[in-house]
Amino acid sequence: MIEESIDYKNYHESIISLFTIDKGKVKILLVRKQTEPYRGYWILPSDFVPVNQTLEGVLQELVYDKIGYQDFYMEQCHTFSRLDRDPDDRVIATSYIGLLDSTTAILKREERPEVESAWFDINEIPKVGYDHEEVIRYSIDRLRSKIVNSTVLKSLFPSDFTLPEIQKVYEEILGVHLDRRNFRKKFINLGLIEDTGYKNEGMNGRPAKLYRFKENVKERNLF
Amino acid sequence: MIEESIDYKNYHESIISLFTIDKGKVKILLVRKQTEPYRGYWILPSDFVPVNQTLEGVLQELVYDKIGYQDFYMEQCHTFSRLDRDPDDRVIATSYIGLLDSTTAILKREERPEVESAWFDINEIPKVGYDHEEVIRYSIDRLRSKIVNSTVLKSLFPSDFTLPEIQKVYEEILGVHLDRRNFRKKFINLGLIEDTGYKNEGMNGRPAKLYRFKENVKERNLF
DNA sequence: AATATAAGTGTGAATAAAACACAAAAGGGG
DNA sequence: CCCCTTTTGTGTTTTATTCACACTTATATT
Repeated sequence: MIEESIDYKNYHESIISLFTIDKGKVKILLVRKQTEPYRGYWILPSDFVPVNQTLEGVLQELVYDKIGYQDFYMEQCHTFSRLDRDPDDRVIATSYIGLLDSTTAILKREERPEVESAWFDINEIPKVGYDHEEVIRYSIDRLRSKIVNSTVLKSLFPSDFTLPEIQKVYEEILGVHLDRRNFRKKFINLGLIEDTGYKNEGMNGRPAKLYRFKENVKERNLF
Repeated sequence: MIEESIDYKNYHESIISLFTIDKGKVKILLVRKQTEPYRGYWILPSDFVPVNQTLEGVLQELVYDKIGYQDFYMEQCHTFSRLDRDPDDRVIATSYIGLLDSTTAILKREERPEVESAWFDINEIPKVGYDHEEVIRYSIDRLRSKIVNSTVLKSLFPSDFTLPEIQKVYEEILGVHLDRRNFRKKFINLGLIEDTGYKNEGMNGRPAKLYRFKENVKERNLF
């Protein structure tokens, strides 16, 4: 079935766009490449897929190394197969998006200090190596289309949040301005969240009520 | 960067779920496997990806061989990496959906008569080999979520169609019953189609008006 | 000419979305 | 301590969209 004269074996890599929310801003994790090619460039975390591991397995390990956490929401995004996407070898790549809430998304102190990692605001992404600009674009598009899903929301927000915070994230990801009253009305009526009874004190202006997600929120589309 | 002791090279295959509409029914193309494993089983058309070709390139060639047509709407669906999805080798697979209108979706007379191909109603799919049942499920889900997109509609319907035809396809894919009056009103108001002036004669009952898609329909979501 | 079959057509009720402005709770400064 | 600034919280009206619903018309058949 497979002709021996043609090479049918490809390297395959898993790539992840890890997102989190920090102070109302959407952030993505990048790492700095230490070796040629693209030495010194920021790129998305990625790793080659050995024959004895799944695409998801590779990423769970990878994220566990960085964050110490492997039980997070992850969803496949797109597979890239352009012939010249890697200058050295033919590497097919499958990208995923992953979501962490801000209390989880804390980078481990690196055992290997030469591996630099950092969270970047999705509106201030530096020049990146390989075709990762395209990969990031696909990831943000996916995030945008998924933000109307309850699972995604729950993964992205820590237990206590305010409605203005969540509204800002919506506005940032969707690139629109929303009316505060209409947003609150709609969001509260979805029945996903409950008042904790606490307030977000210490800030300027009237303190916002703190909400949490209810226990048994089923995955569904919201809007 | 790549440890030599571990095998990082995988076979990679492209799989396609080709859909078309025939007499108001949604059909998918399957081929009969001639060799072990799964000899005699129906499977989706698929081929291995050599290092010098893209995922899409492989499928364009594959479909050209079967249909004689390579300029069709195609969209990536999902990449499958379960370790045991192929009993012989580690094969990662990327699936696509492809759409053909009924005037294009005509199987070539096979040069190799031993390669059997056939269109199956998506509600009457036989037992299939490998993990292709799962692949088909993903494909139909994708088709369902895409049917509300103008590009998809235009690819799936030939130049002259009736509103009852298109409504039946909606009902079949979405699995719902729609009110004829509301459907017509909504669909005509979208501004995608125009009356050809002709009628679908020769059938029982009042003949339906024939419509066509307007020339410059931009891709957008409809519903 | 009568009958059967499938297509074509409009209106009112219910629901959802959008527009809109002022009051309340805190912190900071004089 | 009072006033000012900042940010959150809250209801109503208007508009647009969706849903429910029944009779007429064009053709093929007998």
